[in-house]
Order: sequence, then C-alpha cells, then structure tokens
Amino acid sequence: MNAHDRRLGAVFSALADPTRRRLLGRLAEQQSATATELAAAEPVSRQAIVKHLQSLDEAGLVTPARAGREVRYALTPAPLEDAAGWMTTVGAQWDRRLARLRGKLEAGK
Amino acid sequence: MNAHDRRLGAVFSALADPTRRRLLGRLAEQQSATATELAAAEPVSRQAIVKHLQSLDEAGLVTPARAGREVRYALTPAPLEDAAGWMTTVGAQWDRRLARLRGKLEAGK
DNA sequence: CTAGAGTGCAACCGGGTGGTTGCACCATGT
DNA sequence: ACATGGTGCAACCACCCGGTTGCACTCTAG
Repeated sequence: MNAHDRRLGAVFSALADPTRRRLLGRLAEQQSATATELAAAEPVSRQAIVKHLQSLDEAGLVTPARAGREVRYALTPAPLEDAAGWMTTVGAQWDRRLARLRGKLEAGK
Repeated sequence: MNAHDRRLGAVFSALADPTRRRLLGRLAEQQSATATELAAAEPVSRQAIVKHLQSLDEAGLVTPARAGREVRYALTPAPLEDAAGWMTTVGAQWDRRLARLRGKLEAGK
C-alpha cells in the first residue's frame, strides 16, 4: 500500500537474517564501525557485510557516514520502535477481539 | 545459534511479506478463517495462501485446527511479543550506550 | 610520490521463495 | 450413492538473496 508499509517490510526482511541481527547487536554496543571491522568478526567476506549494511540502510536501521577513507556505520533505532509498535498493535487487536467474544458468550448464556 | 534465534528469524521473515502481514491483520479481526476464505480477499491463488499460512505456522504465529472438511487458522500472538521484545532490547542497549558516552564526555570536560 | 589500506562496482553462482497449474483425496449434503 | 466444495501434494517457473571473486578507485601515511 503506502510507503510506510514498504518501510515496514524492509525492516522485517532486514531483521530476518541472523547475520544482520548480529550486526545490529554489535552496533548497539559499539556505536559505530566500518564494514571491514565488522567483517573481521563474521565468518563471511567483507563484500557480504557491505551488502548486509546496505539492506540495513534501506530499512533505515543504520546510517553510513564517511570519515576520510573509511565509512563508519551507526545504529538508528527509530524504525525498530515503529515495527515493534505494529506488532503490539496486531496483538492488542487480537486481545480486544477475544474480550469482545468472551463478553458475547456470557451475555448469550 | 540456538533454537530461540531460529524461531526469531522465522518470525521476522514471516513478517517480511506484505501478504502475510495482511493475513495476520485479518486474523486479528476475525479470530479464525480457512485458506479459501482468506484467498477470496487476496489477489493470489489459494495455494499461495496455503504456503503463506504454512510459513506463519512455522513461525508459531498461527495455529491450524481441522473442523470436518475444512481447516481453520487462528492467530497466536505470543511470538509477536517475543520479537518485539528483542527489538526494544537492542534499542534500549543503544540508548544506554549513548547515556554512558554522554557521561564520559561530561566527565572528561 | 608511491605503497597500501579501505571502499566501490560488477559479474557470477546455488539455493530459496512467491507464485502458478493440474490433479488426487477426503468429507458432507442431498 | 455421488456430485461437490475444501484440502493436500507435486512439479514447474521466474526472480531474489546471500555469498564469492576480481578488479578499479580513492584516500592516507611515510
């Protein structure tokens, strides 16, 4: 539908990959890192990490900043909150639905 | 790594698809539905919906129950809460990191 | 100025994924 | 009994995705 929904999908599909989740965890502890630094701690090539960082960037979860000859990536947790909000909304809607149903059952009894 | 992490990945990759998110939304309003019912409201074939429901099931987000000749699917919001928890954890970690950094800056001043 | 570190770009590959179609297999209602 | 509506199974397809390799580019350090 809207652009908001596409962003939501980007966040979830970014979070779907375990390597990407590990990268996010690392950036949460370490405030900023380069692709090569991150690649050193992961079992895959630097290029693979670069691609992962790109999809994280497209999801708005990470922000690259050039510093001389290197590019440092920092976490941007805002879209995380949005996505978490969507999930709890669905859960809450379901709960309300259950409550309404319970009410009807008691009334009908 | 652990099984918990694989489950987390399953939830996120299930949530990554817009059709699947719509199905969840539908089941949040409607407590239960069959694959053919859901397919009627979506622009794809029933078989496609069945596959989507299977991945939702593997993520633990939905539970099938046979009722005579039809199979009704109901929402199971628990894994949603888990995933949301993971996200807010990462965000909180980031916030703590920021606070610590700010503290150091003031102390060093 | 030049060697080397860090990055960017492009091609390529195998496997997974969303989607389709066709058909066989139950249950149920008349 | 049997036609029918709802499922399940399998093959097939195009495309995406995670990963690799090779090489060109750019900035810094000495």
